[in-house]
Amino acid sequence: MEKITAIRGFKDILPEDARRFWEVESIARQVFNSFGFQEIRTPIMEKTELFQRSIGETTDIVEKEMYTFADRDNEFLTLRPEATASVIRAYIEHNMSAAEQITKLFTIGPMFRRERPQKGRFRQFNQIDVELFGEDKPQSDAEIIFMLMHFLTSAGLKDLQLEINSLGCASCRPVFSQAVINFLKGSEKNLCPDCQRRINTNPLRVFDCKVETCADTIANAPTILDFLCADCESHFAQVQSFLKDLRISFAINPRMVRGLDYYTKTAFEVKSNALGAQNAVAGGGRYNGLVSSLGGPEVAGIGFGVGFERLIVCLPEDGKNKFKTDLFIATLGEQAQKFAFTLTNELRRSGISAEMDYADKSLKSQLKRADKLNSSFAVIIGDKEISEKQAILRNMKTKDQQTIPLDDLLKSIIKIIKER
RNA sequence: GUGGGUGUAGCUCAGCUGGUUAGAGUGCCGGGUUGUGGCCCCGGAGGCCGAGGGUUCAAAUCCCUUCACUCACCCCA
Repeated sequence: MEKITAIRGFKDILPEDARRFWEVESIARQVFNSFGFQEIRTPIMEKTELFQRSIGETTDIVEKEMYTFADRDNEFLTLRPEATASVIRAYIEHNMSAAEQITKLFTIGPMFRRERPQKGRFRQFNQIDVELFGEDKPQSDAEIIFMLMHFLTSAGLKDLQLEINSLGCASCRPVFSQAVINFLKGSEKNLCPDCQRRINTNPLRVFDCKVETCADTIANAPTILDFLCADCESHFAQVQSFLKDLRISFAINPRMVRGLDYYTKTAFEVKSNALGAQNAVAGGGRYNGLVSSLGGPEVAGIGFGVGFERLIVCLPEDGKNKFKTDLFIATLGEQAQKFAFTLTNELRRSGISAEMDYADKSLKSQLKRADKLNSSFAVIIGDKEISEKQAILRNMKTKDQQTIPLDDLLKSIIKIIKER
């Protein structure tokens, strides 16, 4: 029989990691709540058009990375490659802008992109995504970056590098783009084939190219910061000033270009050395024209996404907590096992994690299993104890043992464990 | 989609230029203690050597094909 394996790029999250996911998620909820963000859950599938319109027709994500297929009525559906579009769709659909001036949302869940898998990149991956609508002040940019950094450090990440940039707006970015195109046109022959193509499709991407000749060529190119309009320039300066007030250290990376078309003004990325080539744990930016371009009102927006799997990789090893059991009930003999079966389940009903064995194993092997389950206590009941109407409670760490009458065994155990 | 690396026990890996019953560590099960875990000692189970084909008296080892995993590129969290 041939083994059936998981789909390429789709990973099982095994218990040890699932536990870390759960822990990071609860930290996220707690941090975001304290900044006034509330959770929203949107479907993992949307109409294909939503992503085409938001992410941009010519981006790699839309051109070749989406899981898109025709539904039975021939409507095209897509497994979401990112969360922002869905959250905005929900924001517009439920008319949230009418209910309040400022809306703060976050969502956690799986995203799908059909890329070739590598370290830190999967076809199904989880993101923590935050969006803030209705606020264009630079304070909100600084605040959301502050929240991101606070969350990441709370989760246990160290040695993070924050990079920020401004991508300009609809009035100043085109001027800059044209300037880059003009600059590159002069030295096209020094560029790799990819970059020669990019001059026409997405010239700013050349800044990202790792080919040496391209990097050398682009090194002397003008940067966006020389072209910002008065409004964008002042906004960016204030963002920096507020970040300093919040004592957040950052580097300005004038060459940072983000892959989604919708960003305006502030863009940012958080990198970690613990990762491989895909070293960004989180990235985000402002997207002031996006909501209206999707049919909503003219509201500003800013947000970020955190790669969950990447975050987990950055976590220090000792951050993992082992699974623990409160007590293991070891039995010898039929009477004892029958008694223990009821006891075990009653303990569980009281919220105590209890385990026992049904396989008539030796006491030694039962205690061995208690040890492996990281059990704090063991109860030993043999038919002898049943006839004497008492049981042995063993502290697995100190090896102390005490006998307890069977009559109030349940109560005694609950008391001892809960008082511990 | 393109390129490099790797596929041998549950896991991590050894197996030199082909040579007979394919190994280690760890984990698992059992015993040493006829009712007491971790340490130690002893024993055991567990492999169509990724799959298919070829060369050969003989293939885990050499050749071809294919698949998977992995890292990197494009791009992104």
